[in-house]
Amino acid sequence: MKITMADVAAAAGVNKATVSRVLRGDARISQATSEKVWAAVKRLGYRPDAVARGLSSRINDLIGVVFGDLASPWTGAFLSGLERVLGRLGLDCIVKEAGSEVSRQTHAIQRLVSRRVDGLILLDCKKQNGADVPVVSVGSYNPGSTNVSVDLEAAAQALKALAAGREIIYLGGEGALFTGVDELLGVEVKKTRGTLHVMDGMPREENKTSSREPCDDYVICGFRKEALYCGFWVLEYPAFEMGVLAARILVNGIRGKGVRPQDVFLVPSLFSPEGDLFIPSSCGWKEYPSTGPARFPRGPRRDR
Amino acid sequence: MKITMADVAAAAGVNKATVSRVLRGDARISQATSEKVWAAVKRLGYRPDAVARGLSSRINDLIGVVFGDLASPWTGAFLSGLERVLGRLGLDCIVKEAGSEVSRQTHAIQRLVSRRVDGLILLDCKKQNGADVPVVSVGSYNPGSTNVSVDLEAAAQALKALAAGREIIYLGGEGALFTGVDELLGVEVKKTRGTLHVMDGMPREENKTSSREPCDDYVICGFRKEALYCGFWVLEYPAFEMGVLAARILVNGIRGKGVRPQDVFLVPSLFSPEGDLFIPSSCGWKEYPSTGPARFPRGPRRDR
DNA sequence: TTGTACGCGTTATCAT
DNA sequence: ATGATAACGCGTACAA
Repeated sequence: MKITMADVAAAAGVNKATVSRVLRGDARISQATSEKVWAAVKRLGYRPDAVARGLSSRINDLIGVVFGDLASPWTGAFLSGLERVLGRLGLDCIVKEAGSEVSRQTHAIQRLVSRRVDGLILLDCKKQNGADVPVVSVGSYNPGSTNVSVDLEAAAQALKALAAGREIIYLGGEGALFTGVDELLGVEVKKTRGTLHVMDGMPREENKTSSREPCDDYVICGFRKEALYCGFWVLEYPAFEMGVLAARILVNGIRGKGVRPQDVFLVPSLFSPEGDLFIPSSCGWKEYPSTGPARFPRGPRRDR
Repeated sequence: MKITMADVAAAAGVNKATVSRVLRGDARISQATSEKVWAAVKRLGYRPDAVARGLSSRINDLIGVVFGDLASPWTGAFLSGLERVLGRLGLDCIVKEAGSEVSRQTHAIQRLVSRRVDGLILLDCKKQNGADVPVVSVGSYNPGSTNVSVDLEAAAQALKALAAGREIIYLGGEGALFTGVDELLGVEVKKTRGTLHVMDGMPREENKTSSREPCDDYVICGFRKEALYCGFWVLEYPAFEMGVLAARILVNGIRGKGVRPQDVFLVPSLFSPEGDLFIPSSCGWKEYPSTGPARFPRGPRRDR
């Protein structure tokens, strides 16, 4: 049998409404009754029912997160950032995967709305007009809602600085993280001293056998953690930070009704094979020493 | 203004209860009224309220998923598998991160229970006694609940077969996926032809400079997708499958009250640098050819 | 086959 | 400062 507020009220000898007020921290309540109520709550082991509270108050402390594709390696980091913020604020999030079809996305969103979520975070999803809750979009841009995205221009800048005049070849595959950065890259090619390969997503078949020139350097787009074995440079996807920011912005939109925060762009970091952060000292190109030997094996050694 | 069942009932000229029955697909309802109701539903754009439904029916079609650490690279794959199953069955899931402290885990679980989740999936979390909902544990073993885990013995078998007599060195670091496999590994060492390095989790500082012998081979524990650049062998963590299984088992526990499914062990796959699945033809060791050249660059070439 | 009426557990709006 | 009571939106015995 479940303990309800009515039980607590009876045990404390007060009214249901009073119990509710005490629990919600209403200011105008006497010290005496407050203690009585809390004692009863503890004694009976009462747990408030979030569903009933939601039905009555229209506040569910719940947001919906709709992923186009859940299975990407940065999902966890994103959700971790999200939860870091939501946890502090006493919000929960319900996670859905909707694929790339708009019809499924619509379905997922409507489902969440029927759960009375207070807000929505959309990752690589088309925004729907119907939902009258605050929306923050991540990844694909949705005009009309606040957007959190990666600063591709900054990424391109960093890569160009690293290339320091070398030709840059961008190899984008399935699940690429920095889609669109290639268009910002190819402009100013000097083609000296070889090339810099930027590898983003699953390598395509035709790239697997791509011949390389001497003095090559490689950049992987992804996470430092996972790429450490390779001995490559890493252009890190700021997933955790995106989660934090998306949550913060959404909560602002929920609490402060009406305000529509600005779009936000996050700058990804570029790490050397040694794990050092690469900070271009100027905006333009500069000479940067070619990668030294990595401290960790890059692959099976077959020589000798 | 929100459209409720009462509005639909009025528009269709029937009773609220009738609308409810039509929506729930009650068999004993006349064709005529059913069509009337559906017409009204469509015309008014009525959306059922999941919160009210939950309060009334005690069924929320909602489960809670508690992660010890969300930020691991396989979180996304796991959730994807989970959602694949839950989506079909019309269930939603709410995701929480609880860290490693039991107090926080308890807090997260109680919060979910107060939301009236129909079941709980715990990843690397201690199970609580209080929750009287079905529980499936993943990762760390919880006696008293159904557990989904990786078959470490199968993993060890595969690695030993691959080693084919070579010494196996297990380098486990932060975020290791196959914790405990090393104890199943070190037994039968022949130490011929060099060593096989198994790298699991973030490389520790002391391992980064570990000297290697010729004829080495490397196995990374993680995901094929992310490890493709390295040219290493990959012992793939079956995260997606774990999600699918955890969901299936939990739903069984929810639907068929009382049944407690067996614990389940999932066999991880071992892939060659070329992306081929490695299937040891016998249980014991056998000679296996050393890795051929990978089709994708393993790291910056600094020679020549 | 359909309507009536109450319950679910809480918050909000009146009173007092 | 507190009590009584009506919402909140839906499911469901029970009645018809």
